[in-house]
Amino acid sequence: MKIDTDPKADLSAQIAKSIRDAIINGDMIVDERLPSEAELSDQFDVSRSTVREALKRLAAQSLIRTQRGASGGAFVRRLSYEEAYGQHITTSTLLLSMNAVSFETACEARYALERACAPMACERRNPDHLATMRAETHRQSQPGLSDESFCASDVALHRALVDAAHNPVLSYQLAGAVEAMQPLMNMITFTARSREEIVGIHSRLTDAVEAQDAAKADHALHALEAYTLHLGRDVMAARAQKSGD
Amino acid sequence: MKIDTDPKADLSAQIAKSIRDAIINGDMIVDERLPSEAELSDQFDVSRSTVREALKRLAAQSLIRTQRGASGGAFVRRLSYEEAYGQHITTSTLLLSMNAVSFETACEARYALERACAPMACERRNPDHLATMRAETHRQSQPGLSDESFCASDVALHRALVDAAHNPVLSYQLAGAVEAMQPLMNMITFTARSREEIVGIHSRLTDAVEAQDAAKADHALHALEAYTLHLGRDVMAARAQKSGD
DNA sequence: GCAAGCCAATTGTCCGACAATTAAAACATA
DNA sequence: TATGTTTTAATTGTCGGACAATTGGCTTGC
Repeated sequence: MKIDTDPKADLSAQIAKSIRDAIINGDMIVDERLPSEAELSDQFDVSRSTVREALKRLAAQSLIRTQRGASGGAFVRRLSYEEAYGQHITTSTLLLSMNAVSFETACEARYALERACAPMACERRNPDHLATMRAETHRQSQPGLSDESFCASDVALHRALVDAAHNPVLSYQLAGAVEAMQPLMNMITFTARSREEIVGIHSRLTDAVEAQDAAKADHALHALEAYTLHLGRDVMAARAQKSGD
Repeated sequence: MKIDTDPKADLSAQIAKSIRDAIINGDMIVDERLPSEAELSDQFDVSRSTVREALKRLAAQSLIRTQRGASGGAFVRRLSYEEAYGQHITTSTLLLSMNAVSFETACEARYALERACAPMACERRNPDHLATMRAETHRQSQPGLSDESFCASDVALHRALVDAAHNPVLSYQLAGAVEAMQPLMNMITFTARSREEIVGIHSRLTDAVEAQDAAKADHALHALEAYTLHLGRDVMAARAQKSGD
């Protein structure tokens, strides 16, 4: 087999790229078995260790799975939604935390995307989604809930809203924006007063979705964005002041 | 160092997870140097090969970079937008191609997300974005353009629209939806008539963005979605008929 | 002071060996 | 023959050692 890739990269990276391209191009289909490590060593003319390092790279990207024993080997793996979600969320979270994205930018993106889902969610929501949204709203009104649990419940509610749109592609893309904001949201201290405000907006949002009133849902999401931004700015201002001491 | 992870997984996977968690938790900051492979072998009590396989997994996820020579080693890597984009697009494309997502679903998600950007793009667009959109629209009206180039130009135009919103988080999330649709779009044969129609809508869209008329942009995107869906359905119907012969 | 060369640390690659796992083949038994 | 057991072969997982390649710092000579 040939490897006409960047010659300055490591051999294991070149080999991984070669196989990755074959999978992405569709030259190898799902569940197809790759040659054994020994055969790959021969084909690429490298040691088994190097082949193994290449295969581990592919495994890290969920492109292959390996199985031991006779008739074992490496197989092209079907990328499931669940795994893709997980990878997407991890990457998004790291991207935000490592690149100092402002609270405003993340917040704006999140709510813009949610508003994009809202009309579809209104149209297609079923009782399950509404029940989840109501249950999470109720949980958020419980006194004694930790800030972290409040945030987690918030994410669950918004996830229900997104899922109500019944579009897996949309859910997948949204997951990154919503979940990646959680670390930022966790920095906020939610007072009783602010929780009350948020719960109120969540109620209005759920009502709108139930009534299939897209305009009202859009309005509620705008209100939520404005209020979240307000809370976030207070926190950032306090942090800035503290660091300036 | 401890590894209290799933004991049924490979050692290299456990070690990779252990280090990955440390990076994600923020225990290791960007550009911090990991212990050398030899030290990691000692700490985790495994062979150097196993450590190397773990490190290759992390490198495949762009979490670390390695450097040879004295004062070399593995360093926590800052995840750049460019790399995250690339990973995101690859994953999104594979997710669509491996899971038989319908053209309708992908199309709906794409345009819903683009409509989410439109108001911000109208507000913040600058001459560069408008120029790109106009240039790509013009290119699309050139006779003799291949279907593939037409698609690529289409993506470029929509990318300019998204970038005009000046929100990198939004651009990042959108990239997955827009670019992942390209393989599906490439299956479409664009007739002179359909190109004319699309170019017309693109012109209206660009006009709307220039005039900062969000409602008009939204309308154009709705029209584009409806027309794309129409074209896609024809192709899918033809394919279904052909496979039924 | 400076340049050249040497040195040590570190990753990259290779090799050979053995353990663990697993499916299939061979075999034994009722 | 049917069935359960054992053996075998293929394959990945792990280990240890060896050497090459790279690279920054140190030493030495001038």
